Amino acid sequence: MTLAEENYLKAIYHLEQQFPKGVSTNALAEEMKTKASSATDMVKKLAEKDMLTHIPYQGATLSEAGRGYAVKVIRRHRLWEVFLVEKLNFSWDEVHEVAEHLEHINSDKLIDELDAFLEFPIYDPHGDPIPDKQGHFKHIEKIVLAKAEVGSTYKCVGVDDTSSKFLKYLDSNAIGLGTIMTIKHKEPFDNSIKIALEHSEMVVSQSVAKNLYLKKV
Amino acid sequence: MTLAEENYLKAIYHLEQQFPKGVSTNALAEEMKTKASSATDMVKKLAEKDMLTHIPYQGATLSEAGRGYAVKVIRRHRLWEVFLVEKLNFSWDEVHEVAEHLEHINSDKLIDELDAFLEFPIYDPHGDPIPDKQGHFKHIEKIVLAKAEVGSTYKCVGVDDTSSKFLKYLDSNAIGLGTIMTIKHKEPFDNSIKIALEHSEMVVSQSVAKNLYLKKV
DNA sequence: CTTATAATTTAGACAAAACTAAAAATATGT
DNA sequence: ACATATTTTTAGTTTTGTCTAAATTATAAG
Repeated sequence: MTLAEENYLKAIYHLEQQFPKGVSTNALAEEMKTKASSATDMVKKLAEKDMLTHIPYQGATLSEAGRGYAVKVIRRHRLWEVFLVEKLNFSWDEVHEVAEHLEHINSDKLIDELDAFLEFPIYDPHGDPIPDKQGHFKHIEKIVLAKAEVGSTYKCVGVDDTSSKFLKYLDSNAIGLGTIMTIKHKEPFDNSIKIALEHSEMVVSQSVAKNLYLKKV
Repeated sequence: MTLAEENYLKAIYHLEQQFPKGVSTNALAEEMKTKASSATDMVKKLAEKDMLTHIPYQGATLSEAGRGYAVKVIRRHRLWEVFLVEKLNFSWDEVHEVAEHLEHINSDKLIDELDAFLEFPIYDPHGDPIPDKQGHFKHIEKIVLAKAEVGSTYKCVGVDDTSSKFLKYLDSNAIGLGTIMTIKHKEPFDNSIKIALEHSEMVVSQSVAKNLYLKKV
């Protein structure tokens, strides 16, 4: 698998969550920030390598091999993110770009030893699960802040939007993975939510509330 | 700088030690395990980018910029080697291949933080000096075992040949960086040398003696 | 059911980095 | 000095992954 092939597999894997019936050429091209014709070419190549099945004008679906490979790349990516944040003082909005490169280094020993060195982490710095060596994810049942119930207390376990802007907003408001919060009030007018943190209270907008994952504690 | 360009710069940098007047196309092609015509093409490209000066049929010499870039790549390579050996339990014959990939990830923050995490190492696992952020090497005065004097005691500080075969030979004889040895006898017949380690004595051949660097203690 | 529009694929080109084969320049031996 | 051998360069292809423009297929609206 070349670098480009790995990136396409990863993109298709992510898009499959959203489009389980098959990933369209356009969606893939948009995700990869390229043109539809390029996506077509690569899909054809990956189909020849039995990484996916492709019905022209319909969409692409990963094969077992393709999905396995994508998960492997995701495992590498997320382990490196943990390393960058825990050992090299990266903040959660800085890790992505570097991890995009590190994830393509293909050495089983490297990744297995890194995994052990980090003491087999189960979640990455954004709260996303890290698949184990066999490709199995530890599932976490999480809800979105927008659907949390008033009066209950939750722990922050992840984010949906991983843009630098959003992560910096959370940082500046002392919200991170593991932060404990209680839902004080939901404002029906604009769907904003008032939450209580350890030492402060704040109101978050609906767009924030839709991108923060919580787990009841 | 692309991956291929970085590898060529590094190769030219190494060859310049051996051929200070200019690196020939053939030598470069051999080092890169490619053909002379490919070397010519790349040298032309690097000359256009002002990474080196090239006089056709004469040879190539790195510019300041080119040498600086090569040193940067070497710094990255050697820091990653330290990381792999010290943190991920790689042995010194396993590190090279993976470090060849890691060295091309271009992030100043990544390398500076890695440097700090490793506590600013000055030598890599093979005893080669690691340039600092400014590209300066800490020079070590070392001699080759073949020229050590009978009766003196030395510390092993590096190797010349970094082939897996040689490193495994050293490993299996309990010789590593930092190993203390005393020269017992030099055999004029075949230039073999008898040395005393902490708990044993052994005889090494001339070809081994020419590839082990020592420092008087 | 036909037509307009949107999505997808094909065809043809390009740049990077490699190759082969051949030409040109330099070096060497007598 | 001259013929030969070696080194280096040039010319023309190949592969990977991209692009634009054009053609094809699917979808939706009337």
